[in-house]
Amino acid sequence: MEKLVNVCKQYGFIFQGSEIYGGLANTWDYGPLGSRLKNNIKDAWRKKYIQQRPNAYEVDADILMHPRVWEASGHVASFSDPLIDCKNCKVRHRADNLIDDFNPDAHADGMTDEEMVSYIKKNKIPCPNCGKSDYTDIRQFKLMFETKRGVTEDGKNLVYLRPENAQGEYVNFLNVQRTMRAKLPFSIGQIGKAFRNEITPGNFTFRTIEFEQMEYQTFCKEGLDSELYNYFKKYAYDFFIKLGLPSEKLRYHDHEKLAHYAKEACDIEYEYCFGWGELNGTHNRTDYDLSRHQEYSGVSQEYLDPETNEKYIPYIIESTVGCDRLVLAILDNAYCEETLENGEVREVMKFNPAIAPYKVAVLPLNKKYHSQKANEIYEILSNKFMTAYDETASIGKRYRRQDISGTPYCITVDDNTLSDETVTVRDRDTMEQVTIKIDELIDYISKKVEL
RNA sequence: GCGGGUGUAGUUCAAUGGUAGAACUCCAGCCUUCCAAGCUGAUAACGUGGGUCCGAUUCCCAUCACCCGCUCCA
Repeated sequence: MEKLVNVCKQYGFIFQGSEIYGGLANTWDYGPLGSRLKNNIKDAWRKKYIQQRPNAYEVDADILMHPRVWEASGHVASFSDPLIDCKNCKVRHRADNLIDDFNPDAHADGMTDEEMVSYIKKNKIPCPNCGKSDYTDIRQFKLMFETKRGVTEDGKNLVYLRPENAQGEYVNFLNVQRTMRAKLPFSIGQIGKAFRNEITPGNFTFRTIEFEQMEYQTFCKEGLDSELYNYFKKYAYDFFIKLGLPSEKLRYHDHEKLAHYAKEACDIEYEYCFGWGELNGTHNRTDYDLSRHQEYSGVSQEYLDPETNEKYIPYIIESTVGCDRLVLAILDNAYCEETLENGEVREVMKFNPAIAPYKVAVLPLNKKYHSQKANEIYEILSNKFMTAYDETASIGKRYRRQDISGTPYCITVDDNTLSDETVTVRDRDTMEQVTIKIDELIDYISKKVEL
């Protein structure tokens, strides 16, 4: 992990957030290579989920939403943990879990903070760590970021940074259905940022307080839900394989404890260098979300089925990919150290060429004689691809620089280029070289970097 | 948020109560016709803020960040 973080920092994939001020915990900035990589991954997702699926539409909803949205979603009520510390051993517990573990019939869910404290005191519930029963008061740990709307600082203007994107798709269900004249089943996808005020153990960009999700909500009639749920589990898995993640580092993981809205839930996990971690979650959310929005907004969320003339609230199958987690998995999987025939080690980022930050690099063999021609070729290629150009240091060193940047193809310009308009294309993975006519270059590279 | 550890160029490491040295990287020049060559030169650091002291990168305190373990993870 240390090595990966270092490579990311050294070569411009990911930097620590606010670094010159000493950094801010769990914030990270994508650099030139990282943001290209991330955007390429997002584009790949759009192609797979929006472009290549029937009845699929993208939205871009605001991060700030009406506070009632979060009451309807259940976040205001449940997205806050009652935390309590043991004064003796300083270990922190969740007060409700403490009570439920002590007596499963106590129903801590229904208690106020004060009731929980007095219940714990009355029953002298021991600390699971040290056995004593001497606790601090409960403090609510709020997982939603709050901010204030307007110039006055009273509670009426409280708004939240969204803790998930899904509600942006749900509140636009009717808008999309009507304007796109969509029939069930149809899907709404969205890529966007969400925020959670979590206490995080880090693991680089795996868990952060601000993160990007690639979300996909499919609205369907009840009865079709389980079939679609299984379909999207596989669909996400195939997406990861297509991007180049190996099957032996991917696994399904069914949820044992289901969230309040879920009927079925399954993650796809990737084996990072620090262990297995969730990449994707597929959930059968039933008609919970739209029913709640109907209840809280007073606006009917029913769909009129044109085939049966039935009116009903659709079921929702959600399939979410953690964008930053996927980028991290791709980086984690791409990094290799290879020992060459001469015994030297090269560090290589082996991205699927389709998502590599730079597709091709133009390298004049000799700065003096080949720069001008190389620049002409750069002009041609950069019209079509993200193209790098490097004329400093030896050709070997420049190949290495492109290796660690993950550039799949390097083009060298030499005397032959000047005499017969051909260049040498070197493949990052095989290190094989082929000679190509300049006017065939775009076709040649295009085929190689197609997803 | 708790306990333990760490903090010196971009990276990896030195030294020091009197403001720091190197290697690699990067940049410029020379050389070089295909996998981190060589030579010359240049840039570049004591996480931040206090305190003690004539003087702090060094000692003390706080803070911030990172690592390990808890906790948290709708």
